[in-house]
Amino acid sequence: MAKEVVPEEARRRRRPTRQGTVLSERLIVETALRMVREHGSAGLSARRLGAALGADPSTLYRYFDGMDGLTRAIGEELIGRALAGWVATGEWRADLRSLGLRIHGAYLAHPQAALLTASRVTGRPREIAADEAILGSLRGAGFADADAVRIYHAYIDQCLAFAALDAGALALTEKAREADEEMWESTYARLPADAYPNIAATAGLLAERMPHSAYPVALDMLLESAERQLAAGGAVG
Amino acid sequence: MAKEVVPEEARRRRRPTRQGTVLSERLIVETALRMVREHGSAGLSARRLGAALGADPSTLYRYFDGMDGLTRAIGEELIGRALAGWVATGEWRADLRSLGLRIHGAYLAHPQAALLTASRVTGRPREIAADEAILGSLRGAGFADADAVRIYHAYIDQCLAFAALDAGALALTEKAREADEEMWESTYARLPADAYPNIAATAGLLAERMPHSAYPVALDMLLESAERQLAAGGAVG
DNA sequence: AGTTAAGGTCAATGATGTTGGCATAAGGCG
DNA sequence: CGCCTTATGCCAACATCATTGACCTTAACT
Repeated sequence: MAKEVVPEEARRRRRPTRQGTVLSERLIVETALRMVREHGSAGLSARRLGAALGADPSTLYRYFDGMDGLTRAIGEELIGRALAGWVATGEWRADLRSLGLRIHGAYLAHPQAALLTASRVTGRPREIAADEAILGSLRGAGFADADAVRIYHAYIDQCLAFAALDAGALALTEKAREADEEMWESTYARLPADAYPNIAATAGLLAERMPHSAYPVALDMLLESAERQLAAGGAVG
Repeated sequence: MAKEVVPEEARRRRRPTRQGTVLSERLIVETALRMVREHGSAGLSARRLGAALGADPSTLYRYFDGMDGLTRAIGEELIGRALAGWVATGEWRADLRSLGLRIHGAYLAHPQAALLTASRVTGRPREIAADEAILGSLRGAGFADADAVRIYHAYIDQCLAFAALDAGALALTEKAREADEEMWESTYARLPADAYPNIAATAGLLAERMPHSAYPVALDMLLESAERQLAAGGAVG
């Protein structure tokens, strides 16, 4: 087997698959993204991806150095999509809100890749552009540098952290996710009210709320606190 | 094969393994935690865990309904360690602050396991105890049920999300982590001030702040927002 | 002491990622 | 236009994974 993967731009011969499709790195990544979105991350395997492409699983190793390389390629694609189309209005709080939801949403659209990339600092152009925009919003709003940096840090890490957490939930097997969601009805809703008065009193609200992401609420709370600090005219935390 | 797992407290016969060890749920979980810490989360498999315990892999199915159940038990153990020794003072904001830092810290002590379990709902006793305590603090402080549940959700998910994010950073190889940290000095600190004025103006602050966890700041902001909502006497977000 | 079934073991199943060897056709070159 | 090289797709095999059903041993209760 070839030790080295041929880089995409050096690829000259394009031989069609037995079933007729002509492979390319781009086609493979896009097919993988579609599979992950449609069948959950557990649905992505070399064999199934090969089947979807009409190619033998081992053929993928001509394009990526294993499933890990493939997942990294998917992550790169994700970052590119996250910021496309976002424009700042000048209203700092609204801007930061929409940007946060946008990044969070882009990651959640592809949970598997989100899990792998959320806790890395890439230092790539688009990530830098996002950081500059966030810091610009905060400093433009009137925050002192130290406060802007502190809030920026909490803001971006909160966004990525929730993306990773929620992606983790989505990335579970179908069975495991159902088990988690049912837990709120099967277990929590049936706890004795004398031993667990607070859970018992709120069981219905919990079952309704917990299966959804808490990120929008947490984001609003963070932004509200920031706005209050700004109004108070000084550092707080 | 037995369809049902015998709950730990109903276990009467304790038959030693061929190699002589006497199994228990606790022993299995602790062994698994040790394996994860020593060999990374990828090093945990039914076969290897069985070997480490001196038992057949299939024996684990007498104690857990699959690897999924084992994962939940590990998460439960982590929460239990966080909760051990924590006592409520009655000051809701201080209590929630110390509890959050405690849970976050307990997960970070086992980064690989944190990654594995942070996004799972275990529904086991000690997790339930934590949830009851948090809800109790909020309702006791005077929040209406709907507000208490909303804030509880944001609070616990933010805690686990940051735990997973920070654990992800810790779980990186030494080299990868250093690369990430140096990024703030090598890349961000050298960006041209005309194209990236906001990053350039705060480069020093960023390099100093970014390598540390933003969780304490985010936690304080969340609690501050909650307190303000309480003072305002009504729902906000 | 006798009986029962809990709990450990064996063997088998059908997934998974990954690799070495082989065959075939793409495309450069004469 | 036709030959040759070799890139690239395919096949079969391997090691590992979780999980299950049948078995058997022995602990604990009567």
